[in-house]
Amino acid sequence: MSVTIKDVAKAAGVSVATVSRVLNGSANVSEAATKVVNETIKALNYSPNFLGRNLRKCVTNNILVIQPSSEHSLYSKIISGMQEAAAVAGYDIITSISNGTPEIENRQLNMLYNRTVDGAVLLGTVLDAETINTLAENYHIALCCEGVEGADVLTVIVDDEKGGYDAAMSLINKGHRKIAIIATDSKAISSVQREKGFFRALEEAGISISDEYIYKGDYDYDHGVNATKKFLSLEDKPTAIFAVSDLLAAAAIKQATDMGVKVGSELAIIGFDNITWCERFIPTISSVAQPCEEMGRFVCKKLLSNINDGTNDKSYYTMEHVVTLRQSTGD
Amino acid sequence: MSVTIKDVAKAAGVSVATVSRVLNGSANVSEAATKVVNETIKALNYSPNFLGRNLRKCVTNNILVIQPSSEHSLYSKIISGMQEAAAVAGYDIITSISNGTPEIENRQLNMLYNRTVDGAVLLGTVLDAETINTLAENYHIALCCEGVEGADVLTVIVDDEKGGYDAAMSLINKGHRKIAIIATDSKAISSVQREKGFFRALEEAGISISDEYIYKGDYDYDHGVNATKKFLSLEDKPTAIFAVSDLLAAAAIKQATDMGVKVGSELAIIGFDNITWCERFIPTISSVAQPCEEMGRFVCKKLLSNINDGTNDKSYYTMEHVVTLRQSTGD
DNA sequence: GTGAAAGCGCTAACAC
DNA sequence: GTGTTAGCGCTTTCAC
Repeated sequence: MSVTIKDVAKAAGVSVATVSRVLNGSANVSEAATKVVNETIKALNYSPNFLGRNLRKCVTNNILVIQPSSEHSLYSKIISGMQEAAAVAGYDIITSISNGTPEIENRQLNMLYNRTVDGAVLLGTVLDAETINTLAENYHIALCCEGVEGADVLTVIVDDEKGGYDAAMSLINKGHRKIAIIATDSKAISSVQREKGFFRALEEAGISISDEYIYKGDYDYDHGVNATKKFLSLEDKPTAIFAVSDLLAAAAIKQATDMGVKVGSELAIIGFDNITWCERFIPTISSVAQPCEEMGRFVCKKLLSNINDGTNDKSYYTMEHVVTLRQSTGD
Repeated sequence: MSVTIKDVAKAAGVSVATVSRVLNGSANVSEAATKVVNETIKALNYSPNFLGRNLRKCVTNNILVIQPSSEHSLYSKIISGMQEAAAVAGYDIITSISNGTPEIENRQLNMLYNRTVDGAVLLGTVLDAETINTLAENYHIALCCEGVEGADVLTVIVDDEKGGYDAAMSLINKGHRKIAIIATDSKAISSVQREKGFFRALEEAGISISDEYIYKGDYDYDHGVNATKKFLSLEDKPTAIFAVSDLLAAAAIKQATDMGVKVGSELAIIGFDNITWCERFIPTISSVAQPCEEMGRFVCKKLLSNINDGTNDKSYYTMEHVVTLRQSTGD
């Protein structure tokens, strides 16, 4: 049905080997042969079947990326960066969504086992170190966005602890002393680290806060709303809030606004990740920016070099974050 | 290096055919053979190489989806729905981003030519009808979100004209007579249709608006800001605005708010698409909701049946939209 | 510079 | 119920 390399060879009056050589720009092929082959390819509208090529070469030129959700601009931007780096190397990115459940994530890793992809990047994985290490023994994988304690595998993240520290410091430097934090119960290392950095900043500044200023729970919008509702009903209200994610910060702003509290002047709020909507929100949201596209490009490049150059880089790379102050902190 | 079906056959003391049969649950295999094969598979930690299988079967079980941008929750949700339907049928979704340029989109269609994928869904394509029709002759493709005039291919969209009409009607029903529209110069059929529906509603209601109430331009945030700035500086200000997308509506709200105009009470604003941030924005944004997940599931199912059942459904399916009123229209 | 042929891992037709 | 074998489309070694 479909035109194959054989058809081209026959029509061009050469062997399949010659066609293959022209296709791959390899070895010595006479100018005449090259010309006739190229013309025939065009005439027959031939496109090489990658299944044959890939089976023969034992590669797919596909990289899998697993993301917990498809609706987070952080991931979108990272994938965008990956795609950029992948395209340069002739690779394609396959994406899938795990919904943050290990079962789905594991199932999607089948693509690694059945050779549908040459490697995988896990964004915000929920797998444990042991699973990841076993995986890394036989396949090329990398973590991005979210590290895993004890995982000995290529990892590209920001320094979340430092990010949390810097966020808190930016509030402290504005004179705030009554600072609350909206954190999560999640064991995600990034959350934990951001929280840790926050407390380190407070300690360094000689500020101690009561437990009432600490609200933990889910990672979703409602959690941010509830936290803020509680903070603002306290006798001694905080003057600033650090939310470990922008979604939580947006929720906090919404709730504060609904309660008649002017965010920016009466209450400073800063989030984390610098998602796209930070600049669109009312007020605009201060945040800690991850260099997403760069992280995507970087992790992809490193992974590809592990795949192709036989390097086996399992380093832990930390990229620079940037505290970006906007209206929600009165800037 | 990797363990193959041959290794399993040898270790299990059967032929590769038997292993293959067990693998595919096909034909008659004795219980004893099934058992020993399965045990051997587990023991050797064997996973079939899909490259071999796919080459043999001439399928990949991959569907390509091309999206203009990865940062639009509309697309994310549609893809999520597609992924759901694909998984059921044993297919995977490969995504790529075109940035809305025909060159990139065309390049990504290579995956169709080189048999990396069995079919493709184009979200908000920028290709013309001729290109699409030629493509459809040889490959399984579908359009979603954005139709193309003259394209004879499986298409799944909402009735944008009716959506625009309903959005305008919801404003008219609230008593608004001075209604402005933020539209785009883009030739995207969805935009044009939404605008058309808007004017039909006005005409039916016997409302005629001056050209000053019509602002056209790009599709981005700044466009919404500029449009609103102009509207609100008019002698005779509009009391309501219809924006052909939620991003434009959000921008309009931001600008109005910055100019001290109370959105909801003094100025009603409604958008289109019902993106996730509509419910998070301050105020929450009224919009016309597309049934994204359902559209994704539907288009995927139809495409898969074209691929596998030999049907060749080129219908134009229209899904039901829902006008969702929130604070930005005073609800 | 070119061609013949082996073989990547798998499935399926055919024979028994 | 099971095994043998051809062959999917391609690359690459080897021989000339």
